[in-house]
Amino acid sequence: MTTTRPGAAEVTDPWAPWIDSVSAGLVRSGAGAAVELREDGVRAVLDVDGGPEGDLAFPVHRFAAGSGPAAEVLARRLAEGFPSTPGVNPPVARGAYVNFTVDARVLVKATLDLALGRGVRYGHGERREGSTVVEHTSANPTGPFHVGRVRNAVIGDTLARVLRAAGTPVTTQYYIDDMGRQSAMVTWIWGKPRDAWPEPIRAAVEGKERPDDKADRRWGLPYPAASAYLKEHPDAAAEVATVVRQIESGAPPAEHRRIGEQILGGMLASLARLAIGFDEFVWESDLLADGSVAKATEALRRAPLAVREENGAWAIDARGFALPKESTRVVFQRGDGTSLYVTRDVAYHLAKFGRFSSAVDVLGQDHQLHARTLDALLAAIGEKRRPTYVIYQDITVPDGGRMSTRGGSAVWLDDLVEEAVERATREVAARRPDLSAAEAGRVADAVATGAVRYHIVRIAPDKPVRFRWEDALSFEGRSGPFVQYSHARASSVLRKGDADAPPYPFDPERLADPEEIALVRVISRFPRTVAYAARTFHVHAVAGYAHDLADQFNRFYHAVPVLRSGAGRESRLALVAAARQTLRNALELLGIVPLETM
RNA sequence: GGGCGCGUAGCCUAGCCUGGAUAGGGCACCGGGUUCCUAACCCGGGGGUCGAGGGUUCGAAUCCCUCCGCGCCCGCCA
Repeated sequence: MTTTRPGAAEVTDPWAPWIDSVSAGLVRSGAGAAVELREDGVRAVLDVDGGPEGDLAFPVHRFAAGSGPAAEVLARRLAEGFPSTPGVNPPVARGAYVNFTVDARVLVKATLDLALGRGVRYGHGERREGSTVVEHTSANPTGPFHVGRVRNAVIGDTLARVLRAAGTPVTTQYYIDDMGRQSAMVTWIWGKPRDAWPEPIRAAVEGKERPDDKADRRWGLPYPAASAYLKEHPDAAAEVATVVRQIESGAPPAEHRRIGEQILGGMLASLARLAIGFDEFVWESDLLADGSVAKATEALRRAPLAVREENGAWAIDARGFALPKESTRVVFQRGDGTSLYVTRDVAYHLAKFGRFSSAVDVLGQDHQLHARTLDALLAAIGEKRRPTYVIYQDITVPDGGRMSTRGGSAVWLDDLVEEAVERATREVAARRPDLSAAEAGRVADAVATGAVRYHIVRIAPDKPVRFRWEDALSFEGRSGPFVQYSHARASSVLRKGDADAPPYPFDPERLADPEEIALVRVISRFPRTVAYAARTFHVHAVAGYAHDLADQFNRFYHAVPVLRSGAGRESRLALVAAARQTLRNALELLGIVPLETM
């Protein structure tokens, strides 16, 4: 039996009380069977997804020393001795398992009460202590996003949404690397009048400029050609090196920041189409200007493991850290006294830890070693905290190669979105000739961007992805539009049922069809799924859940009439409302527009 | 050479953290479904040595070891 104490935790997961009562019941039943079960041990093996036979399953093997007859006997005795528990049907032993089912009416009531009662907060957890800064994207401001880089943004933005839902206040940050050779290169070329550009660079740009270019495209256009040119021309490379030195000395060319801001503005406009934005922007050069880098460097020099090299450079003796054998020393200050990327990153992370209790960095796999180097330097100065890294693998181009701006093999985000919008526009025109042009455009846009976001987030970050147009542009099956479609259907039913707003009275007795119960079960899984995604950072689990929910809603929709269902109509409308709410909340976590119609 | 990650049907993928009952989905393919709440949908079907081998265990896709294949990284670059 579950009692609610004053000040007890708010129930956010409909399963929590049953997990409590089944665990407690098993402990009592075990005592009767002369088997000592401890509640934490029971909880550890209790399978909440239930397996094939029920809602909760308890495998007894480890308590019966194996899977022989003894296990079956124990399962039977545990089932027989299980105390009568409100809302839980008497358990059934099957082989070495004790299977529990929750009373369907109780499940329906608890789930719909929670989903409808909490509304937009269904699936969200209680406020937690602490705060988190999620750094993601952080692409150099040198030109448009390609699809590979967008994986970072989609994972990071979704993660921020999921962590917030789970109860942790989150601040998102975009770290702008304006101190590297790459951004210096952009300033170098645009610092020259056009007729002073080296011929190959001018030729590469000529004819490609369009009057309506976004800033990132316009200012980034010469970048690949400039990059190639500099490899062959040491004199020009020396000019870029001069710009780098100016930046590092704290006196960049006057137009440096302005160019960076222009390009970044264009890049951010692309992300905004996918509902990706940032709370804060941190310019690397500001860390130099405000003394943060000097302070970090000073701390590193005082570290016990700090060593001075012959030419005056400073390094940390890193033999004790788990870095590659060659990296016995990590240099953090050059012989000329200037700082390095990793040093500035130390300064940045000290700033993060000064304001937030934890930090998450979303990084491409090519930054894996950098992450460990950063950890080593933080350890060297006695900082106990570390960022948590979410590492994702590359998105490669159709022929398998790496997506590269400079190599010209990139698939641009803007092109992908544009293509998706065109395709969605055709679909909408074919399916919904009744919509106004404005409405059709809104739907097409939401479908297109939903497809793009879902396509990227649905895959575990660990998996390398080979980009294929036909996959990215799919609106069917495991896709964003599939989920959006279920939401639109549910919305349509509620609209026609004149049930677009609460209250939603229902009678659990009337929701007894197998497809109705199955739908309730999937709805009830949502809070657990969000908590799991937040704990493990597996944001793709939310995408998988959204598909499962939409899938089951569609099955229900086909099997059970709602509007013409007589006495059960009101209860079914409540179920549809709960499903829609959950679909909506899941879509919001994924940054996908929950369309009312499509 | 070393480090990290990945390998699940023709293709894509979930499950791996925390071992548990016939390995879930999607695409494609085959066969059905719309006078009825949106067919971007639903129902049915075929298709699997979970890269290979060994180990641990009552039990391994899951944990450990070896090997193979693929990607990335191994700068006083960022």
